[in-house]
Amino acid sequence: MQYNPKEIEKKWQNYWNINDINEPSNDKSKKKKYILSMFPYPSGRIHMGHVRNYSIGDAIARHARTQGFNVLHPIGWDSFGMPAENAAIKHKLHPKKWTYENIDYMRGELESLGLSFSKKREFATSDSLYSKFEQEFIIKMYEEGLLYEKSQSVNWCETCHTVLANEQVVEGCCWRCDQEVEQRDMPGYYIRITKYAQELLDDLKTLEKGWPKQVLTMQENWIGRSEGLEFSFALSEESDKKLGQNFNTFSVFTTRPDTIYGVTYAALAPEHEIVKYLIAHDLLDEDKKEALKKMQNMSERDRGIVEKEGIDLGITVIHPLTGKEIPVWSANFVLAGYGGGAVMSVPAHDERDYAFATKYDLALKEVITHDSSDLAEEAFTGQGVLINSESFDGISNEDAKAKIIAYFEENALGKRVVNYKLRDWGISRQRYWGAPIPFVHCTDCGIVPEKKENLPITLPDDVEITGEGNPLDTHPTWKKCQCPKCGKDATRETDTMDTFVQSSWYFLRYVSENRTDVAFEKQDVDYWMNVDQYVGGIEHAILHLLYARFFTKALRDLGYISVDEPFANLLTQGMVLKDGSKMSKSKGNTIDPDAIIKEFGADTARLFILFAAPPQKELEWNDSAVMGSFKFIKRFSERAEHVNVVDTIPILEHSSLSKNEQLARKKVYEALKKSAEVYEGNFAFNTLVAACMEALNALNDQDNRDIYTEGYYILTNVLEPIIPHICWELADKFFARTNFKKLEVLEEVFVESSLTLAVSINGKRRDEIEVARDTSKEEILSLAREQCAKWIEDKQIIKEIYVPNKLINIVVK
RNA sequence: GCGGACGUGGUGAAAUUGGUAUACACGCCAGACUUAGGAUCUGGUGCCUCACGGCGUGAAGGUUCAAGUCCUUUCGUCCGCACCA
Repeated sequence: MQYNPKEIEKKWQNYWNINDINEPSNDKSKKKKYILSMFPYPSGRIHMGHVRNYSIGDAIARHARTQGFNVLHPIGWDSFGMPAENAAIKHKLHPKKWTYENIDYMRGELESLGLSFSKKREFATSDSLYSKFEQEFIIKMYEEGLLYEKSQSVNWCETCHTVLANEQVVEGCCWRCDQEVEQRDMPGYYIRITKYAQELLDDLKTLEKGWPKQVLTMQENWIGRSEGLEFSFALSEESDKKLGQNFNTFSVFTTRPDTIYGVTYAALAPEHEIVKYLIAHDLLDEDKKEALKKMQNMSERDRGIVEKEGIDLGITVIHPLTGKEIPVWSANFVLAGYGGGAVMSVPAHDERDYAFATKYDLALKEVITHDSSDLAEEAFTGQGVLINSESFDGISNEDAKAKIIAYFEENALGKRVVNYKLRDWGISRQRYWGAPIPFVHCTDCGIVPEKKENLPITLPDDVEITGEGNPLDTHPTWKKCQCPKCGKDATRETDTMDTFVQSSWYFLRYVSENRTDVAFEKQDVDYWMNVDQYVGGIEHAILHLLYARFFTKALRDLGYISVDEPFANLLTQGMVLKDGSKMSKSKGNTIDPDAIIKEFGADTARLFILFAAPPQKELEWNDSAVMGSFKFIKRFSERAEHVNVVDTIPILEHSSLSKNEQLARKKVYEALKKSAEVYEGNFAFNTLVAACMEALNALNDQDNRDIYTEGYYILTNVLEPIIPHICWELADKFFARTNFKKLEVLEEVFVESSLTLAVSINGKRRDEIEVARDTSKEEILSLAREQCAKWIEDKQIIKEIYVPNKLINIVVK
């Protein structure tokens, strides 16, 4: 059969569409599979990363369908976000128009790949209906204390008048206008993800089987749990007076309570309230104030690069155990947002404190024995026994940790605490193209959530995007409203939500079809969740996947669903490379999927992408290998001329077949067997395709039409998830598609009448022997000795090993 | 610095998990055929050697009858986090 991809691909795509082939059934008694590839941002055109992502997901979904599962395999659009605003500035296009036109175009592109999405559930996160439910969740979170407003230091660009996310700050400057980014206290809404830190950490264990280890480790590190002692330093009497008795104490956190006797100073973050008080009340010299302000203005990232720096604050605290007076400094390496923004400093046993103390000539006090290192050179951070630590002397430092914490607790001086690096999730963005945050500011009532019947709060269309300021804030009327509580004139919140909020629950929206009254139906969630297989790029390892896990748990606790974890199994695909580096417009090394589809067809693109490398690995684009994939499909199509039209698999008497005929059947059934392994295991489609190629090669080395027919009956089934168009065409033409079902592996074809065994001498392969299947071990060994006499003569046989069906190893001396 | 992953032909990669290393492709070489095509078909292709044979999975050791696979050390590449006290 002449291979004409253009014709057959169009034909079958139409067929699938018209007949709703890919829509899931409502019959909830059926076993389900929820297969999801991460939804795309509608940037304009699909790229090879999309092709890979959706080819993998589609193969898994199609396979599940032929195995008889009720399959949900939806698609949608992550359609809020900054690129739409950038396009608006650049091309004078309204973000909405730009976004929805892109969606229409990209929908067509995905269709041309023959992806089996259930399209009836498609939506874009910028749809007002989607915002409505999201705003409901946000209000509910606020009511339950999971969302709050606070002022915090953020990255601010003065030229663009907006907050920037950390990843939008490039070398300390705004990624768009190059303005130097400053730190500024800004009010914003925060979601209390830290409340779930422990559960997010604990539940990683339940994902060990289904998620890549790498991702689990990254999340674990990101959550960053550490245990230690929290206690307070009391200010000395004199310092307390200096600070107007406004503080009395400040709290510090340490994971090294065993070194507490080695504390020689304390250090505060430049943003610490005490530092702010000292500046505000003119209790420091001008130059010190200037230096502190400079430290405050530096971004966290830059502080990591510059040298350690500090200011003596001229106040002292009392050591809680020794009662000695110790100085307090402010240091640029102390983080404001962690452990109370203050630390106890033990320069003898902490590298950072050591560097700081040597720079400013502060005292060192050794409290752990050590013989290897020299304190004149560096801090000693290893294990040892306590010294200079009063009653704790002589205890190993590991034991001392618990004992000292216990002492603090017994004497009400401090307590054991658990700290996390994870911080609350700031969701405010001073952007137009995002979901409005549904709160109202009332001069009397403060922050008030919008009434449910007024949702969704939608964006005004009549705005001009200039890149300066927030169009919602400058709009003449939009923010004017009445307070939902007291009815007085009030203003709307003009910040919009981080787009990660939308992607944190989109997989839940798919489970119910087009509901306008609720975001999703609980019983649909119960049936479809969890996602059985999630497919996406590793770049989302932390942010999206952590937020989505959190959101699922939060919605559970808010009573919407009863799911603990959203994604049971995760497959992280590798990048698509060209000439060894990531495809990008600036490098000029992109390959346009549309061009490939036009030239060779979608099946070729899909086959190449799944064959060239295992899905988890990086994939190097190779034009001639693409050609090779095309040739395989062409050959597969043309050699179908040897196939008979049947509506059931031919029955064959295996033992009466020739050797080549038997081999062909064996290869075909090996491919079928491999298929089951691949979809249940590591998704090594490359090896599955190789098995199919071997099967086709073996079929071609014989000319029995029945065996060809059987072979194609199976191969069009096995290859359907990968190259669906040609498989539907062939299966339709020859088998009335009766083969698109779970096929049984015929074990008899693997049983061979004779065995080929390798013969090794001292582990080195020397020869091979062919024996009948029922030959005894003794016979086999004697045959092996005979055949390899050359290697054995003059030597003594020490041992003979026979591994059934594999090899013989004769050990000689 | 900490954490993770990975090193196999000219290239992309396989190897039933300790049992014949390099399957399947790409590329290359030779030949056949021809409606000269991005054809198609046949054969060959790890390295050294005329050969017998030897050597080969980043390197060096080790365990084992047997190691790409397990252990130790080491080198290199990539990724993530990065002053979290």
